[in-house]
Amino acid sequence: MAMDERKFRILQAIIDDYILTAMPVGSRTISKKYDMGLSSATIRNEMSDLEELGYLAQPHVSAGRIPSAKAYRLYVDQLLHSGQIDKMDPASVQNYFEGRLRKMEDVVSHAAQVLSSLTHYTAVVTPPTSPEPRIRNLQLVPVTGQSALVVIVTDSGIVRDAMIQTDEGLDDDALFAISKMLTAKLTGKTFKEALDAIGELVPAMKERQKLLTGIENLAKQVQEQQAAPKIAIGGSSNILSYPEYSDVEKARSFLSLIETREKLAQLMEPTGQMAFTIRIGPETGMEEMRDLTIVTATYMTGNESHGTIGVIGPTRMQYQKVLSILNTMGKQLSELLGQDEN
Amino acid sequence: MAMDERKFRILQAIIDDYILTAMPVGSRTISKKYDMGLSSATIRNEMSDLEELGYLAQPHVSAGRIPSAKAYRLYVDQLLHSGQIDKMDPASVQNYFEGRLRKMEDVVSHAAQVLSSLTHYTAVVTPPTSPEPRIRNLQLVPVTGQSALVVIVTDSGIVRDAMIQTDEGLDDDALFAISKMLTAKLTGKTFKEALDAIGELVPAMKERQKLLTGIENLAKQVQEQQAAPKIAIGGSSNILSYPEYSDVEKARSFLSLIETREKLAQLMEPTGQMAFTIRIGPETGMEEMRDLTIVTATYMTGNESHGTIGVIGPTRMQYQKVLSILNTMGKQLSELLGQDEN
DNA sequence: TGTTAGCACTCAACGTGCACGAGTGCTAAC
DNA sequence: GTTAGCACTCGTGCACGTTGAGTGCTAACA
Repeated sequence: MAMDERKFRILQAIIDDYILTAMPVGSRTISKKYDMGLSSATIRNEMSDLEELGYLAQPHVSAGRIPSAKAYRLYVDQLLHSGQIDKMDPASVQNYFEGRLRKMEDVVSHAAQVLSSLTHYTAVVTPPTSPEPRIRNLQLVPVTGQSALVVIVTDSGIVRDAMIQTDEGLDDDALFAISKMLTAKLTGKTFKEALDAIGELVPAMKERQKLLTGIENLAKQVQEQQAAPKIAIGGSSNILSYPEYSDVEKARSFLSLIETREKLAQLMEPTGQMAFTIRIGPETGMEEMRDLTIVTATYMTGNESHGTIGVIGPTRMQYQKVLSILNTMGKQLSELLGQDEN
Repeated sequence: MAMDERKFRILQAIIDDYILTAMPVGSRTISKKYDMGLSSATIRNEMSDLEELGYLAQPHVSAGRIPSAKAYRLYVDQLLHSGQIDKMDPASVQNYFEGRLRKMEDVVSHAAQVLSSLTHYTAVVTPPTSPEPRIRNLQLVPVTGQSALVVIVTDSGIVRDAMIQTDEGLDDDALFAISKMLTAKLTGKTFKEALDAIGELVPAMKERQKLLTGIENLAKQVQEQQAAPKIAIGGSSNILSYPEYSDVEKARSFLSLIETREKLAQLMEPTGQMAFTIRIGPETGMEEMRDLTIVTATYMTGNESHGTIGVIGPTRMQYQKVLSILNTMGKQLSELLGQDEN
């Protein structure tokens, strides 16, 4: 016995209904609500087959059926290949980005907010990480006689700053001169390369000791943070609206998963070259995610760097809606960040 | 009939027990667990009196009593006046701040994390807000031919930056000259005053039009953000551990309160000159907070600016522990931010 | 006059038994 | 291959009795 056209249509109807109601769906429901031109008895036979094939499960003997992870997998694969994704009105997303946002962090956290309020699920957004950011400019801003602010602008437009102690007897003009010199030396270099370059400078500039170590520290710090990008989360409490999570223990385990960013970062990793990565329940490989699905999409910025936007919800997620929102939003973000690199 | 010493001791025992167990406490429990040298019958009489006075309530006729908001108020007032707060070992808090943190945002969000993990309640921390930040320095950092980064350092050490479009034909030296000039004009001014000052400059510098409006926008933006400081939250899901919030509907209403920062900001406002502000249930004036207490403490930084740290938990909060943690942590923060203004 | 023991009373919580209904699986007829 | 019919299963909701924690009151005691 194999999967045929009719079985698939019935399975689809079951999944659609279950996504809506979160209740086990019976043969009668399908034959009535989704007019297939078949009686409940026939549906029953087919459902029995589908169960044997591993697409459906029964919570208990006289209840309706619920789709398995395998069923959702089939369902989304079909969705992805049928090209039904682009139906969303892009304008409704575009509006959210009207006021031009300045800082990368703001864009990312705002995107997470928007995404969660559009989907009613929990949204996660990672900032774009160019594999190796390069320094475009370095400037020292005098603050007091003994301290200055060092500002580094990278080619991806991200700004890093830190307060450092300066050496005595450096006025504004001296700092400016040093800024110019350092910019000339460091432009186009990665932070790793910059560290070496600064190292070479040290002997020649003994009296600038303090200042150089300050800059060195900042560069090191940036390198470390590079590895752990800041993930923005929106609507973490949305999950509580769904009956699956009316059990407080489950809700807690979800929320603490969300709060530990490492696992989340792992889930956001795109697999392969696909536009979307969909991990359904067990496919995530995490026990806490057994009843959850995470859908992610990547977006691109100008200089080959890319970030990820994603949605976490129950396995009975509104896949079609989520996919089209992610699709549109990914494009918007790519545009926003591609055209203007702030 | 009035409150006497013995009634108060019994009330205290009831509150202590209820804080621990979250179950209505009966007369027998008190007479056995807390040896008062009184039989349960006597306790019963006293409890009856306490109920009449409004300190206790009965969920239903044959259940134990639970403390009212009025009782908690009496309890914490006594706690505050008895000076039992300082018993905590400061070292356990100090360790958390070992590695010097650079940015105000990081300090604040880190403090929220620490506070929530120490108390097991939800923690909220507002950054210090000097009533009127003043500009200490302004610098333009060239990025490309047409864009630059403007960086403003304020007297509280907070850095604001934004990418702006520049006018054509400005090289590094020209930008530096403008930076110097603007710094001279704006140092010591508030952002509001700075806006006026820039306005005056406009006619004299027609060919710097773009650049000036860019700076103007940043100043405006800062002014707006000034009103809505970024509150950091830690352990928002901690509340779910408490039996009061095993009802998902309640949990949801709490989490969405937490997510809308305006109301939260309102709750963080200190009242009067007290070291602590304690708002118990109805005292908050918010329906969502009926069963919750928020305890806040202020901390000071060098230049007269102050921020708030606080804890939100069920009304049956472990007040003594929370107060001493807040006390120690407030001091640590004041020290950390007082000595070094980053 | 304050304290305590005893007793009747109340009421939430829990378990049991029962009827109901949704849903299935199987069989026989079309 | 499809469908109608029927017996069977099992979760849900409801009524009902039991249990136990806790109170309020009264009478006795110090």
